[in-house]
Amino acid sequence: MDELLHHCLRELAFDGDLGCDVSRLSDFIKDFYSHSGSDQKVDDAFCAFVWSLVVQQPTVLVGTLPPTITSEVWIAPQVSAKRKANAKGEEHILTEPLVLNLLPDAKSRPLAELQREYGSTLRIAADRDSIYAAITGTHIRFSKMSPMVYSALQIITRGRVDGVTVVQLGQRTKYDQKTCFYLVKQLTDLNLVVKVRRGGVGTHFVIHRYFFDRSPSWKAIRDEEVRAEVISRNTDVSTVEGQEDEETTDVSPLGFTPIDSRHLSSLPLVRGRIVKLLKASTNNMHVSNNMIVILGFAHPTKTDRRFFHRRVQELIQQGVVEKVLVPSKKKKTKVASVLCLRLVNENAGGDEIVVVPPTEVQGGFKLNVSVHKQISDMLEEAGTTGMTLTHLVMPPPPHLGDLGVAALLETSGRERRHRYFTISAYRTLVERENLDKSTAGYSDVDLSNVGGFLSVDPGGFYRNDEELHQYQDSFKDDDSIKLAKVSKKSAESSVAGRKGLKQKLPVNAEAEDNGIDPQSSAKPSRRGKRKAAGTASANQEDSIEPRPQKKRKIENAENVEAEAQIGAIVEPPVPKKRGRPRKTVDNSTAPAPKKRGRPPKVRAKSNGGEDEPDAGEKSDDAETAPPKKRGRKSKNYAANVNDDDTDKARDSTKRRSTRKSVEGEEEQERQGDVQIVDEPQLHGDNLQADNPQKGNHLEVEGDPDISRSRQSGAMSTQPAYVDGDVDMVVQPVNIQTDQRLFDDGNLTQADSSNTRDGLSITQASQEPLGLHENSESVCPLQPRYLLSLKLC
DNA sequence: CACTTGGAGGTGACCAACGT
DNA sequence: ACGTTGGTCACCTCCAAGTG
Repeated sequence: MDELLHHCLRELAFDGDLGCDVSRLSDFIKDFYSHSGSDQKVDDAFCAFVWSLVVQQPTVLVGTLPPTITSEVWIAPQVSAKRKANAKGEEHILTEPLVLNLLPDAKSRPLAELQREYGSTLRIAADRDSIYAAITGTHIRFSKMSPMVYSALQIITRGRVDGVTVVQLGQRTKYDQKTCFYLVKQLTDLNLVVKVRRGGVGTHFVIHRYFFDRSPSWKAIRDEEVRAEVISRNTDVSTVEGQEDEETTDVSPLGFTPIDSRHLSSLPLVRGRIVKLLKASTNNMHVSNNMIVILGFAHPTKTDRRFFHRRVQELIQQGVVEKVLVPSKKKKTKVASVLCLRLVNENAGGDEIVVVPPTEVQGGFKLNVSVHKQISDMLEEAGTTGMTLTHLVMPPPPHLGDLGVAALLETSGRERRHRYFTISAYRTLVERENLDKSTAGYSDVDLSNVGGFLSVDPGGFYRNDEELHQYQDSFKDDDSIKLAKVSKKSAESSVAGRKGLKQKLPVNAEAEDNGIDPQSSAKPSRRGKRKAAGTASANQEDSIEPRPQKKRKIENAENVEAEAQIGAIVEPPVPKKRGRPRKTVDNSTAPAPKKRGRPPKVRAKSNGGEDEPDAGEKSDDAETAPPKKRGRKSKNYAANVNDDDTDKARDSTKRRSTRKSVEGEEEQERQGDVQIVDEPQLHGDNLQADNPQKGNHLEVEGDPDISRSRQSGAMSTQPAYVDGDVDMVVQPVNIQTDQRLFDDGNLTQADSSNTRDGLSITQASQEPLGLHENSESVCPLQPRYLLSLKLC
């Protein structure tokens, strides 16, 4: 009985200085017996008996709730509230905690009688000192334990094992969110509460340490966390081979105990389970879809899934796992690929696993069209839909890496705007401003090859007239279906006819591997497209000669090719976009959108505000004297017109760089989201023709004319940045989508009988060279870029 | 020292379309 | 039916610097 009494008193204290309804007492009693194992019958009579014992305790108060109180506990007024009240000359706000209106004779009256008389206002509470001792674990009055902090602690304690979110805390205390953050920080510093992340709105919740330490569920989470950490450490020193084996044998039931959203709060726990799952999976790889369920989360909500995804992203950033795309084994969905998670730094990626590159392949410059033109084309294609910057920005080839685009988000007052630099200029800026290079972003851009020349695969050029003629003749056949069939047959390497083209061009096998026929005019159905893509893929697999041994399926290339087939003749189809369509901006007709977010900051006229677009709206405010500002002075430059410009610029730059670092990470995350397991042949970095057997790169070194012209941009091996379309001598061309270049006669075959392995090109003397159809092997293009290929 | 405030940065709900 | 995706927006977290 003593234990029961003790339990009830403690629970009373946890309910705060305003106590609780008397009915809670029965809850306390039931809770006690539910954990004690006793089969005590808890009925009204027993509760009344316990009540009589509890109220006799000297620390227990019985009273009624003051009618002015609506909150669970007494909420200490903020200093600002007191100040405002003083400023208005109002009655000073109560700064002493409100207490119950005590009932002096309550201890001598039966519970039922009190309930009849006072109804729902009847409260039972512990006295202040015992409450303080119960929820802080001490009688010592911490300096940090201000009334506001104490109020917050009481609300958190009332939340028991579930705690409250920081947002809820703000709602219940009516304190500002920023103030709540501060209050929670104080409590965290005092080690009285634990702040835990979770998904959904209110991404943190706060639990009193008493419950966090004693709750079996939290204890289980911590235990698993510790185990995961231990395993992780052991793995780091490579001493767990036996353990891995042991886990591998435990594949099917992996022994994942059921988890819920709380478990997701623990990243080590999530990591431990994912690692365990991946280690037990073939090639340390597992389908990412619905992984949360496999890990023991039976019925995750959308929020849970999002939060789990966020956790996975964190693990990817930590380098624990990586995303890979694996072709689906299902026959019906042959083209589709499956997104998987795979352990990083594991060597178990067997050859039988075919991993495809991500849908987003970096690099996509057309080497024969100016950047401006390409951007213009892409925007034109986008039409009224427009494009986001993410889709617009593409990294240049390595030798032009310094001309890549560095984007920053800067703010000027309330305006947020992007500012763009070249990579080289950005680095100069970072250098000049002494910014932290590790966080400024773009530090990973490789500029080692800047100033050099584009390396072009010699295999991409024709060797003789016959090859060129064969290639040109191939365009006469515009029956896509027939071509697809031929292509397929060719892939089977047993058919005459067009297969001859392939056989006659063994040295161009790599060029051929993209196996696309550019002249298909009939627009196939969706299935047709897929089929065509599939056949192209078959072609490609068979014809890859110089590539690594691993079997690989490049889905991206298939798409590129299939869609390029269509794009050659018909108007490029606008790819169906996923996601919500972008809001069309039509200022002339669209009504003014409802303003969201924080209302505009009101600035005094004396502050300048030369660039305030809504100055008119401020007129009313300007009439009234601006209240004396508290807090840090605004960094608004308009208000500091006398400041040194350079200081402002520096400050601005620093802020921009801070922001940039984050943007850079985001971009990195976006672009590097899916790892390419096998070296993708579509990437620009793979353009180096460093096959020793094939000879030198198609580079011009030491030629003063070329070097000079490169500087001037008139003609060079950096054609992506040169405007002239056909006046270049060396001009990698995407022939599959534009034949006019041939018609113009500028692209003829090279006299390559003796130059193929050692092409030496000069500006004036060298005969123009033609490229094979596989522009991808020379100029990797993303599908969307191929679709928009239009040479002017 | 306790609290407030401005501001930068971060997150996730929502939406709509599409894929499976 | 349910999951995925990308854009948008509101809300949230956190820090630094100020006031009293």
